[in-house]
Amino acid sequence: MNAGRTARERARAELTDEIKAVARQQLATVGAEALSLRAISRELGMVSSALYRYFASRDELLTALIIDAYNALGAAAEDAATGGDPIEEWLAIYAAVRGWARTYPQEYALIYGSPISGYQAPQTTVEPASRVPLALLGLLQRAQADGRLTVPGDAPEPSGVLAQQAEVLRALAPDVPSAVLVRAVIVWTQLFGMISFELFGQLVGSMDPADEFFASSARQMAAFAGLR
Amino acid sequence: MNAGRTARERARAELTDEIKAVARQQLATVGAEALSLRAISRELGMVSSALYRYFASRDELLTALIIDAYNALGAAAEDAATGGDPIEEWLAIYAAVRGWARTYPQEYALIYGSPISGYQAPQTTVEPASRVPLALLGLLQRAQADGRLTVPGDAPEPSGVLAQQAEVLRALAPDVPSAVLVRAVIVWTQLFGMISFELFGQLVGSMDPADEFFASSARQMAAFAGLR
DNA sequence: TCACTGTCAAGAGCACTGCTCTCGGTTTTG
DNA sequence: CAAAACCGAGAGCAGTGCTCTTGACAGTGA
Repeated sequence: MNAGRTARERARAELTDEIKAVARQQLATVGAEALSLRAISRELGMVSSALYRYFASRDELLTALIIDAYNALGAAAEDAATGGDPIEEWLAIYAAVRGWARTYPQEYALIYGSPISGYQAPQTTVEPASRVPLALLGLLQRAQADGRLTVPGDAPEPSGVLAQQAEVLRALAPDVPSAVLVRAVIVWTQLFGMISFELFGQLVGSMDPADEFFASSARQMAAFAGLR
Repeated sequence: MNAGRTARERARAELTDEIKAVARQQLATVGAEALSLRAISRELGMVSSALYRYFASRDELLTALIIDAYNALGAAAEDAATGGDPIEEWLAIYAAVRGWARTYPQEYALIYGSPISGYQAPQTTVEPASRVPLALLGLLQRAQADGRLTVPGDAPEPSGVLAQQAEVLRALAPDVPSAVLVRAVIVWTQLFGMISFELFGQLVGSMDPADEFFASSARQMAAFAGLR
């Protein structure tokens, strides 16, 4: 993949990466809202207008950062899925996602916070965005194959529209029962709700610091999803 | 409360409300990020500098809007708690919170999205912010008194730091068991994670439209919290 | 080798922002 | 009635995203 033929192409790719690196660094310090193209260009020793040769607009730069963030988080979750005991693996994925979010809170806010106004995510973000839920679904699928997944006694069988929507997910985890697929979405929303609350300060006064609460939630949600 | 004595004080209170009203209206159209004091002052037919007599900074205006939003959402949740059957009441609170969020998505994003960079919530926001979780805790407390709350069989008893944190919540719901208090926080994070995912577009492709998924989640979370 | 073509950084400039300060005029207060 | 407090208007500063033009450079076919 390093076959950037001409020197110009290689220089362009390098500068593009450099811009993103500086942008990420600024992101971590001043936040997405205050990310300034002029400040980035200043840091790089170039003039602001030159930046537009690489990113057509501020939104396009942000989109690139969003995709990178989704991929970094997805990779962290996938690397944590080591294929050992399903419940341990589940806890490892949870810990990896939370760890990444706490290490890169501004990038987390970029992808799971309020959407940038006037900006809508292009289709190119949905594949990187689905890596974490896919890791969880894959784990459930493997657990099902190993007989480590049972439908919890109080899990209602979905019907109507909900059953149809669960069928869409079945394409990704063919052997997992519908009731568990719906619960997988529930625990997915709980995971990111919990992390968002922790990072955005909503837990202050109750469960902050959140380490033990997070660990307990992870275990209870594993059971809720049917892992045994 | 309409005892604004002097004419000046009454005019000031009125203009303050007018500014907030225009700001809310702008919020709904262009989003929090693009909220402009100059645009607000233009709309009001005054000069931008005059606005600073009422709000010392953009952040202070945003803080006022945040507090108003928390209170509006909290009031919606409290109004939904009609004191009938606990589970029906639970579902009503869930529906009220989601309904408010879908009606005022920008104001929801303001309070549950990424925090405005460089801005930290003053202490005055924590009381309005706690009205929704308090409504849920109050419901659990009443259900406990009516014998409609039982600790689910698989709910682990919290220990260590988690048990201490649960004790803090007990001040608000004295008779609710610790295991349920921890689960109340879990369902609280799930509720807002689910709403955020719906509003911020994370559910597109799986559970969108989310009506049935939301209803199913609300019921399952009621059971998870121990409501019978 | 040479001219052509596409790409690049630079600079000036536009319209906008939050915010500060000063200046008169009005209202409230002692 | 005079002093103090408050108010809106206006000018101005430093910053922003973005556009357009200009001149220099690299790569490529004749």
